[in-house]
Amino acid sequence: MKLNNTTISDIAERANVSKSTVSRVLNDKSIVNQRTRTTVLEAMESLGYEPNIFARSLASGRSMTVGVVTQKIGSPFYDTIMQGVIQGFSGTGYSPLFVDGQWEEGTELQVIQTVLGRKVDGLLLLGGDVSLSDLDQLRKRLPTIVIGKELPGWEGQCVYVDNRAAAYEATKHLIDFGHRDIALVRGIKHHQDAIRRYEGYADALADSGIELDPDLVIEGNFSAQSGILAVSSLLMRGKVFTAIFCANDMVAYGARLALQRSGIRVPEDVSIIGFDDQAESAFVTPPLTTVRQPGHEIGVAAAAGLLSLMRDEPCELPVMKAELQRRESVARI
Amino acid sequence: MKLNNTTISDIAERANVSKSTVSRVLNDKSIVNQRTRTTVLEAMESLGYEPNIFARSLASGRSMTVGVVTQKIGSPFYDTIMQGVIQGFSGTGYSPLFVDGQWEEGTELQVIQTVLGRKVDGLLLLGGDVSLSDLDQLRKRLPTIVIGKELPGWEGQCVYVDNRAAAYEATKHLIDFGHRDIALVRGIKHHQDAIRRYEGYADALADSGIELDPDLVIEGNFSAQSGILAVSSLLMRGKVFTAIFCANDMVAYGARLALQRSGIRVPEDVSIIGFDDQAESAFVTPPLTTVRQPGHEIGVAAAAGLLSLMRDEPCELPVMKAELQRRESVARI
DNA sequence: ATGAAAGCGCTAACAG
DNA sequence: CTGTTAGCGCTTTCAT
Repeated sequence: MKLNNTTISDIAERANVSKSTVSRVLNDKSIVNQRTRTTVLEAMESLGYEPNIFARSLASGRSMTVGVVTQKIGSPFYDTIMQGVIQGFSGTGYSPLFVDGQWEEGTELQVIQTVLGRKVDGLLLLGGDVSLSDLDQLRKRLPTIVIGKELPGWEGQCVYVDNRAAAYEATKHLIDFGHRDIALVRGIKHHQDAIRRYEGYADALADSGIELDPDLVIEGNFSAQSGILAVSSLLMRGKVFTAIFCANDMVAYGARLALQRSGIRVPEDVSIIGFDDQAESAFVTPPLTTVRQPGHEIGVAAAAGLLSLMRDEPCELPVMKAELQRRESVARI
Repeated sequence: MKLNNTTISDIAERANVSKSTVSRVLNDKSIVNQRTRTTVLEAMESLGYEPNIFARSLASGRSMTVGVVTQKIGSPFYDTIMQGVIQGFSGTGYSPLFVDGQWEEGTELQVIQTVLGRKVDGLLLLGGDVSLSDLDQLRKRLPTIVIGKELPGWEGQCVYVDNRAAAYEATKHLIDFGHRDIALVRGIKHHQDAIRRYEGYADALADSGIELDPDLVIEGNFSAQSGILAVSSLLMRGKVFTAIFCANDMVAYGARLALQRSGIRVPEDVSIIGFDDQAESAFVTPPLTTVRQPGHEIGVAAAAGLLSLMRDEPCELPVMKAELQRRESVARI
């Protein structure tokens, strides 16, 4: 823990070389005599040299920083993604600069402008509602990768979970267990994930020859409250259902609470499936069957992809698969 | 969304003034003729000028960035703190640079060094195990505030929750409801919060004339797993207890699950209290009585405090109070 | 393989 | 109130 004012000149003087040479060993790439390199390295060591990132960035035009713009919709899924991103950049020389669109002032685009003002070398966008055309503009300006959205024309440069397949699998699981009257608590109406999950649900029903009852599909907003509301609505309208597929785990918690408050047992009377596999879900009663999204891998992959892009290499991000975690909140009927 | 290469010189030329004048209107502080100021502003506007943060930092020696070093022990409490921090800095001109000690390579001190290398103007340390002497060194070098730890000599410059009082209140609540055999699942042994909560528990018992039974105090590690283990241990040893005060909500979930798996009902047979008030806790069955820590306020306060310090103003951070959220996981006996 | 020199874009005395 | 003059610490041609 020591103060640090030593500059490249100090170590140049100490090592009896020019600043340029010091710079060269600093940046590795160009060839330096093994002898002088060692001398320089020693000088840096003994002087406790630490490069000034600003001088470096100003001179080189690169900041070694990437902007990560999040919306943090409150999903623990996003937290795992961020951890993956952090890990993905760790040791690469690039530092992620996180900006939360939710808390910063102004619109998402303004937030991005701010990040751009920080002269980031690349951009990682988590979710968000930036228009495709703006995204296309952005991409022209600097390496950009979008997480959590499927974007036309961005194949390989956006990474997301195959929500449709995951929802299909979940619904199929319910059907396999004998359920036919399966309610769906959707996420926010125009949210891409919500739509894909709806499609998976609908497809699974169709493939099993079960007619989709629109009254069994309730719109929600990913909150526990919306799970409670959905169940109330279902109950109030006297709809028959033996299972509920929820937009996420929080919704499932709400739904379960509402059910139990009405004397309906889970899973004896009604089975429940969530989405996200939050840490708690394995420990609630009954443990919640849910879909685990590979947030961490997504974060790591996105970071790696951006790294490639910044090196002008191609980037082929795959579509990620989510996995059903079968637990006790689903019973045979 | 436009490319941005305009520099201070461009706008100086365009406005027929010197770079200095442009710099002056940029930095407000010094007085500029209203006329010229407007001209300059217009020039900036029309050219879409955006200052180069690196040039600015290099020249001024200030980075307008503060380092936020977290340990992210997985507690949602820390997430709310971070949001508070983000909000606290939003609109101040300072950007928080988050670094997660858990994921970065190297020890916590190395992580801090890295942050220092980014020439941050201030430091916000969340939790962590940096020694007091290192912290004192750090503080000499740049404005520093510690969140979540009570540090001797740092009065007003560290902000934390009065865990002892909170634990006292929780335990007292249990006692008021008739409980006398109250188990405690502690947090990690030397963790300051765990110690303070233990003290609060012990004091509450003592004040009510209840003898503390050491066998009822189990060491855990803040995980659901440790809640399960604790209950197993208690049960296996045939200890009598009617309530459990848990290190946090995750532990409470684990404890509850273990209890229920042994046919013990919550709260009819055993009452449970957690700590943290995670979002889920209001929606599990039964809703968990727990302690809400004001994470958001802590984050905002810490940011404000650091801002003061960076302006060379004194900073008087208060001790924060946590609040018991009474829900159905506690029953009268 | 190494050095000299010219900036990167901005701030900060210092004059005037 | 405004212009001039030096740098901040590093990268990067261009020579050598």
